[in-house]
Amino acid sequence: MTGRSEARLRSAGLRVTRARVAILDALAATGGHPSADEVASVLAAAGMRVPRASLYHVLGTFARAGLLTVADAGPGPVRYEVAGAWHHHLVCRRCARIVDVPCQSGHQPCLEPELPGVRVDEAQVIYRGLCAECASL
Amino acid sequence: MTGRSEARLRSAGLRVTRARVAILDALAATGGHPSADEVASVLAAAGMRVPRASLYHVLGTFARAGLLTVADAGPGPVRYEVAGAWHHHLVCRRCARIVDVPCQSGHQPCLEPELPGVRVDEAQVIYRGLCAECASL
DNA sequence: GTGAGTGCAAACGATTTGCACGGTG
DNA sequence: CACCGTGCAAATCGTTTGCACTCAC
Repeated sequence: MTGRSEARLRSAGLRVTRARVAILDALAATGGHPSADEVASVLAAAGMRVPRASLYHVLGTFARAGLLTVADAGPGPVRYEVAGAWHHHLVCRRCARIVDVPCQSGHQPCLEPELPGVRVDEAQVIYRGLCAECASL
Repeated sequence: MTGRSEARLRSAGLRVTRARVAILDALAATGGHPSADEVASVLAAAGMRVPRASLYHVLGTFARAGLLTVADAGPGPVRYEVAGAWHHHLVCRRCARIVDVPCQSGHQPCLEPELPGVRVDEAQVIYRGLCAECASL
């Protein structure tokens, strides 16, 4: 697993350091949409002591390198997720969970605004409602 | 103009106070998507000294009462706008301006996720790209 | 060896909270 | 006159910055 993270760092043109590998592993381990704090918790649970500043710095580097994307879905801390297929997010009103919503049009805007003159690079949809679990209660 | 704000407060079932009227007027005066700071600036320019805490408290009250909506479109301070027709937002990459994008389906979700079991109340789209002005440069 | 990356501490901006006072209904 | 809303101060939360040290290359 560590080898995989190393490879990802190398192919992104980034130096391989212990902190980066650990953070990348932690991100992969959560799988969801962790906040910086939650990543820190995972690291701490794994016995890795990573100061906040380093964490933020690395997360910023990863985002710039395209290894992860920031998912700012409303109030609260910014959330991160490992880069993958372009998708949207459903924010659950009850449990505040963020659920990935697939988007068939890929990174291309799946929706064009009827507004003349503007140039749209991407369209990010945030659905608000109830996730499958909370909806079935 | 003050009369109008008073009426809006009354019809929302809120008490009419100087601070609330001033803040509602300031919001209407900006017309765009001001942050709390910008609202404070407008108030200060009008000679109204409103402490930050009161401003946040009133903005929160307004949001709860449905008089305004919060437009959290990315990093930076939260932005507010007077409640009106449901619409989406285009965030300009160059000038960081937020442009309203009309939505023909009203408050109803204009887009349904192909995800079984979830219940969607609303779909908010954030377009990223260039506004008409920056696109024409 | 050299420069990028890390780690620590401390600053920072935006927002929230607790409590006494004042104004609205 | 009762209570909600205001205003002030201070705390909190998430994030950023400056600088010395270390490590990957």
